[in-house]
Amino acid sequence: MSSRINKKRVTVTDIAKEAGVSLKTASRALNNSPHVREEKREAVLKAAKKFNFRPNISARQLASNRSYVITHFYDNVNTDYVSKIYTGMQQACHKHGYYAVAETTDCSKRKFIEQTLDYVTAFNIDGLILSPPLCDDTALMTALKKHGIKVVLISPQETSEDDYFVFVDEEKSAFQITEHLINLGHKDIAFLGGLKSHKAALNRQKGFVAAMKQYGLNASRKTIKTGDFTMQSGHNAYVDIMKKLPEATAIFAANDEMAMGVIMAALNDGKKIPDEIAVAGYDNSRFSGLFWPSLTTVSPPVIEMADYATNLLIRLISGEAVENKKHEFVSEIILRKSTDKK
Amino acid sequence: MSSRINKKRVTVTDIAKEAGVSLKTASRALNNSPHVREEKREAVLKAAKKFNFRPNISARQLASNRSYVITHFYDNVNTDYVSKIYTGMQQACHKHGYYAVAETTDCSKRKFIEQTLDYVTAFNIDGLILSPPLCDDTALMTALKKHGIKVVLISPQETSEDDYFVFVDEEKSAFQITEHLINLGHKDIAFLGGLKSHKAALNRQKGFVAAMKQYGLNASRKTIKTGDFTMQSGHNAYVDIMKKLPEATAIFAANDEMAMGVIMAALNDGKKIPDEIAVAGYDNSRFSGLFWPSLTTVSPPVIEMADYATNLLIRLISGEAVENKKHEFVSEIILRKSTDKK
DNA sequence: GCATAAATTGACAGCGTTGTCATTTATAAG
DNA sequence: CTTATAAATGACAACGCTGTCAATTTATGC
Repeated sequence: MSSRINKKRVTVTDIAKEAGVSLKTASRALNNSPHVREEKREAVLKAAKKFNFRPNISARQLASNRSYVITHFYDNVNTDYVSKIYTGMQQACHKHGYYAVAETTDCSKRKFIEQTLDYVTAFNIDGLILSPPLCDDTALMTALKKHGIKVVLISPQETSEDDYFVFVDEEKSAFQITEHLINLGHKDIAFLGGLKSHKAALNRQKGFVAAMKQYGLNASRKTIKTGDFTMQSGHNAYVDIMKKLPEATAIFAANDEMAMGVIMAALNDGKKIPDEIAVAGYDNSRFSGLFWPSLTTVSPPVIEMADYATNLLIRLISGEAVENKKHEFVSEIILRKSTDKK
Repeated sequence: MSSRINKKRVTVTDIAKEAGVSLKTASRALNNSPHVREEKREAVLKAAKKFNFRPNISARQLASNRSYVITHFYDNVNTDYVSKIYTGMQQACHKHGYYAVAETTDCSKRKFIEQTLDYVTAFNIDGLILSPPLCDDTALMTALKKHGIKVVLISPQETSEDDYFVFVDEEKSAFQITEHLINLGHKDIAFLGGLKSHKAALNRQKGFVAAMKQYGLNASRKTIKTGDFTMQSGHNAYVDIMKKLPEATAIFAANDEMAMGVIMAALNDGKKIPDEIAVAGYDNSRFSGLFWPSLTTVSPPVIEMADYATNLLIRLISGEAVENKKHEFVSEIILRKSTDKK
């Protein structure tokens, strides 16, 4: 029935024999336990390498009552973002013999916290990675803390003293991209933000305003519009902007989809991009580079962030001391056709 | 160190005791083994339900020398497609106590087959799901078959007698969407296909041609253009089409990105959509519904296909007899603004 | 150099499940 | 009703690893 080849598996016992130590010492050496003499550790690692030893994860799970599984919980339709996080998690997990799993939930469901806890206990999940908007769900965070579940957050908007998280300075990036537009010679720049409840959008707006002020340019209610992060709202905003601020030569939208909506409306309006209207977005979504014209945008290092967050989580799980609870990442500004020189 | 709550775990032994049978009989009942009397099976399942029993996957893995892991190998930048497959896999995996894992590879790397085999044996993966283009890599398929690894393919273009796979009839869907355009009154319809090497695009083209012929319309070299599946190529194609076939009132592109490129070029050209030019795409990519105007397209049931493929794979793994090696799915035609009534 | 503390090591018992194989029970055949 | 055969059942040993705790070795202090 089973087609499995019956090649005998290399076990810790084999390694121990080869290295001339006991099973347990070999186990310790392989797990970076500090209580092993250096020479024995080396002998064990050498033997492991020689035999190309791979620990049996199931056995380890069973014996240690841990799953060696880290799950990313998300409630986000942006598959692009989610898959970048997964890639970063995998990098870190592979390195430490963990499994990376991604689980989608619906945080508007009434029982979602209960279900999350149920999942974590049922599968004995070792730790969680949470991304927006879940990482800002205070009820969820409270429940997880109460049960002592290890969590690391990616880009939370609000945090408390005892949270571990990674983040990017969105204000800084928004400042830089606005500065880029200003350096190109634009003076009348409109900003297309999001709803006030969307904290990240607010930070991007702050960066925009700060840059405009620093260069003595106008950033008032007239130049700041509100969208809802859809292409459609970008489209509508363009029409609105042209009505109230017809002298505008550049538009910076708080995400790529709105920026694309703006571009489409502008094209529809007979404007040349970037010659008559320059457009910048935010997020570096997959389409931003494929769009026509390709979109200048801000690229947060999501994969690196997830990798770091996962490494941090693994350290927490293994009980290692962690010096910094948070870590800041810097986004890259990606210059493309939509803001080419005039 | 560990924060795990020390609530005693429910094991098969507990279930067996409650049901008044032996450990092994309980195990058999829980695993749908045929060699259990109906009344005992019921007693066991009842006990399992009462205690909310969840099998310990690690123990099962260790004892059965199987990983209960199914991996989707892919080499595809389309995160949308990949994450739909993952969702479908998870549905099926959850139901049967398996883990779903996704792994990206680069099939242009020289050693990628070797690495794939290495991964499968190292992690003792029970079965693989392969999607395009990997599922059409004959060298890989040969290697996997040689090692007796269970595989189910999603939308392969070429298959042999002993392949298990799921697929959609692309020709039929292309026919239907063309028919939809014709029914709207369009007569001069252009098709934007892909390179000849792209088999799926060819099938879509066949469907287009068949529909046009059936309704006595012209489908010649003049109306059929070639793109490379990027927005940019859709843009270029529009310009080309308008030059050689200025009377065209509808364009059917073989994927959504090209369709979006077409729309953008048309808007840029001052055309109203769908009033002057109707546009249809293919794939129902995430942006197609968010685009402006939203895009009429063909939606293959990727999640359902992955779910079915995974169930099929699990049946293969457990040695169950499988009657049909292949299963056809029907795509849905999604009508949106880009082909609204004139 | 000896007593004591600290670090290192190893024997052994699980972890919760499935595989094996012998035993018991039910069914069919004569 | 007996025997032969098939089906159902259970005892027990794995699976490969880690946790516990006692035994051993090494380092430290006086």
